[in-house]
This record gives sequence, structure tokens and C-alpha cells, in this order.
Amino acid sequence: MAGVGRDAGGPPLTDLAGLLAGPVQVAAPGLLGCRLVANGVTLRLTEVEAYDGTGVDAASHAHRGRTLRNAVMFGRPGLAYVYFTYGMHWCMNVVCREEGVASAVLLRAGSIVDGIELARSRRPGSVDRDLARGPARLSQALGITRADYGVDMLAEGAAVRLLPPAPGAAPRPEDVRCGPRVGVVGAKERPWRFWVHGDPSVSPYRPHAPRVKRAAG
DNA sequence: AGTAGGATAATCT
DNA sequence: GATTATCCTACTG
Repeated sequence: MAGVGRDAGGPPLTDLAGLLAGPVQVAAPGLLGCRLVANGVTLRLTEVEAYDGTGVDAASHAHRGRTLRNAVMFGRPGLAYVYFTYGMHWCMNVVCREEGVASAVLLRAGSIVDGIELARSRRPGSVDRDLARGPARLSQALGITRADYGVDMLAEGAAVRLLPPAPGAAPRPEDVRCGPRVGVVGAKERPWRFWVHGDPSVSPYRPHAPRVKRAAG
């Protein structure tokens, strides 16, 4: 391949709100390449997972109906659904679909494009590639906590902002791959994990990692 | 390079 | 009382 560094990105994303209002399995890959800005750090999303709503997707927090924790999933598209898990980790979602219909996209990984020193200070010991490689790491690098629950990420001046890709940063369509979700039973039925192929910040728990075994000699 | 097990607390049954 | 949309460390080869 000749044109190194030339990668003309995919088509620009013009209507982020409209994208989020649609089906979650369409919105999720559309978020790849978008920018997430919080607490002085900006990153480019490289890996996400889609979760559908009540009664449809057994892996979704909203599958069994509305609770205190998942209430925001039933709200407007673009709101932040932040939850605490495994006794120590925060994870970050973007709410999709119109109000009253639950679904969300889990933000699994990204690469830091601005404020990297701040991100490093929040995750001492991590190499740059790992700063936001994984949903809990991503939240930690951006300083996301319970305080961000329900924030409207499409609103100007919000503590957490979701923005369309920077010019040329949208992934090429052929680089958007999908596969089973991580840590989900029955994941094969809904290959709703989407990532940017080849990006080093994509979390390592990939399906069928093709280990290239070199012949000896 | 790859895998296994422990940490640790809110949420739901 | 069981479960969890995870991460880190230590161990093996």
C-alpha cells in the first residue's frame, strides 16, 4: 500500500442526534471515530458494544424492565448511562432510541488524542496504548464517575461531550469489524461488538485471535 | 504470549 | 445470597 498516512476516512457524520435515535445496532458502529471529551481529555472511539432493550436482549441491563440503576436507558438519546461494577469499575454508555425505549451503546475503548498527560496521571503505570483500552479504563482515563450519570452529552457545555469525528477521523467502512460481545452468554447470536480494525487501542479479548505461528527456520 | 484466579461492592432475586 | 457489560498480577512456556 502506497498512501501511508493518507487514510481518507469514511464519510463524515453530520447528524449525531439522528444516528443515536435509530436502532442501536446501527448507532453503535456509527459511533466509531467519534470524539468523547471529558475533564480535559479527548479520545477517539475505537470499540463499542450495542445493548438492546426490554425483553429483546438478555444481556442488556434493561432486559428485565426499568430499575433505579438503568432508568436513564429509557431516556432521550445522547444521555450518559454510567454504572458501577465488580466493586471498583465505572463503565460508560450512550443512550439510544427515543424516550421510553431502552437501549445503549457501551463505550469499550478509544485512543487519546488530547490531554494525554492528564490521562496518564489518572492511570499511572499504563502505557499510552492502554490508557483507554477497555471500558473501565476508558472511564478512568476520562475521570468519569457516578456524577456523570444522566448527563446530556449532546448539549453544549456538558461535563461529558460526544462529538462527531474530527475531519478524516471516521474509520473507513471496510475497517469497521464486528464480533461477539465480551463477557456475555449467548453472544454469538448478536455479534454486536464493533471495532476499528487494526487500531492498537482495541481491547485484546478478541474472538479467534489469529496467532500467526511462524514455521521454524 | 497466553491463561488463571483474586479483588471488591452495588444491584437484583 | 448470587451475580456482575472488569482489571491486574502472577504464573507457565
